[in-house]
Amino acid sequence: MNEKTRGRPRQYDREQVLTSVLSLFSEKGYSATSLDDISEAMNMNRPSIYNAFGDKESIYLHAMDSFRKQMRRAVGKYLDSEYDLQTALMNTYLSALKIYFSSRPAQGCFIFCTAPAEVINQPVIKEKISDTLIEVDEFFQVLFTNAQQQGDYPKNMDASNAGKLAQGVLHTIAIRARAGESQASLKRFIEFTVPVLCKNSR
Amino acid sequence: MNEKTRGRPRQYDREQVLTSVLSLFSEKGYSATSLDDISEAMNMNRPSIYNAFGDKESIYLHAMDSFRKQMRRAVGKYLDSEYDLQTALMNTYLSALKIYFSSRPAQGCFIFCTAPAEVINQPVIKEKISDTLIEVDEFFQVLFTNAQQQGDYPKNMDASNAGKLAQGVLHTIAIRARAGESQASLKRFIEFTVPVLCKNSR
DNA sequence: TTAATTTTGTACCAGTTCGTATAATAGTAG
DNA sequence: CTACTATTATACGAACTGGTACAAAATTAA
Repeated sequence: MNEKTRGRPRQYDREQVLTSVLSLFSEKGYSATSLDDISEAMNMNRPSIYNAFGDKESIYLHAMDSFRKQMRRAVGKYLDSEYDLQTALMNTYLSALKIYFSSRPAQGCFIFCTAPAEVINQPVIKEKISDTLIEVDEFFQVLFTNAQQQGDYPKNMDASNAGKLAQGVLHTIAIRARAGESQASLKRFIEFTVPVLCKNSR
Repeated sequence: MNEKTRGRPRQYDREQVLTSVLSLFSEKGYSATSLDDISEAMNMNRPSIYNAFGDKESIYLHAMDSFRKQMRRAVGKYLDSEYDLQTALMNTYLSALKIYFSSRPAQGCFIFCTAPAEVINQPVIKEKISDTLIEVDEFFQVLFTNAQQQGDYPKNMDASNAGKLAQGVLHTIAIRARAGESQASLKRFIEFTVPVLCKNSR
């Protein structure tokens, strides 16, 4: 790193400004956020932003990627088959809750709470949210197939749809957090839910 | 009805223009919809709109009410205890799917797909979405308590959280529909899901 | 030093935004 | 017919929108 390149050195840190704009988009959503807002949050002027991340839609897509990375960092480890199904699910939801409530007021999931509104007229965002759904479905599906192989979840159950339902829990706590439901209430909800999802197991 | 009032008679039908603007907001979301769009969709000029429904936020709130009415009309009957739990859940989800896929491309749930984005900076919308969550939670909770009274769902299960999970299924199919998942795939998903929700029943 | 290169800063543009002031219209009441 | 009232129609304005042209600044290469 730190290779000397020609030209005036950039003053911004890419990861850092992406974090800033992610939190801005997460608060206001895509359409209600202006380039002036973005410029202020990033502490960069418009041409620099455009040069670094492209137009507004492209900035938003970068923010989506950034959020997905953050989620992967938080829950990726639960793919490891050393965790049993209930533990993996529970920890995944608790990690998500932590992120959904990480600012005040709670903003829920950046992607599932702000991107769907834009989907109809922004094909690229639609594609990216669809891609996210697939990745998360696969994440949960792996949890269930792992459990099946270890005799911890019945083999006659459809792991794919079980995974989809597990992601559905994520969607509802994301929306509920953003709408003002308390973290404690949502924690009780997932404590009820995890055994239901694992039903038949054990 | 049809009482003669003084003044120039209005040319619009309130229910009808609300349906138009609901479908417009459902497509574009709140922030991306302009008053010009609204004016064109309603076939009303700006001052008439303002006089009839108030400012943009107020129009959106009226659209939310209109959508809630539509949903109530579609699924209210399943509160009737003549339906057993599985049937009531299944029919409710199928009715929702029908509405979520009623335009092309599918737009999912107007409220859960477009309102969450606005929640942080629009307290009134936040309140209304929270109110909607509560109403729908109560709807599903009634389904489970009815089933408990008829010995169709174990009394030691928490009907309130069961209801929340049942609404969660609605949230995920709403998002998935809007993101492009097929109606057939979502139908298979709910066919998998309903028995899981009713688990222990029978 | 000088040239080349990259980023930053300023300023601007044409188009759109939401809302409203004002006038015209179409009906009822007396 | 005249006054009154409610709705419709036109037109405007100040603020904001996303994007960009252009010049200044800060570094490396020769």
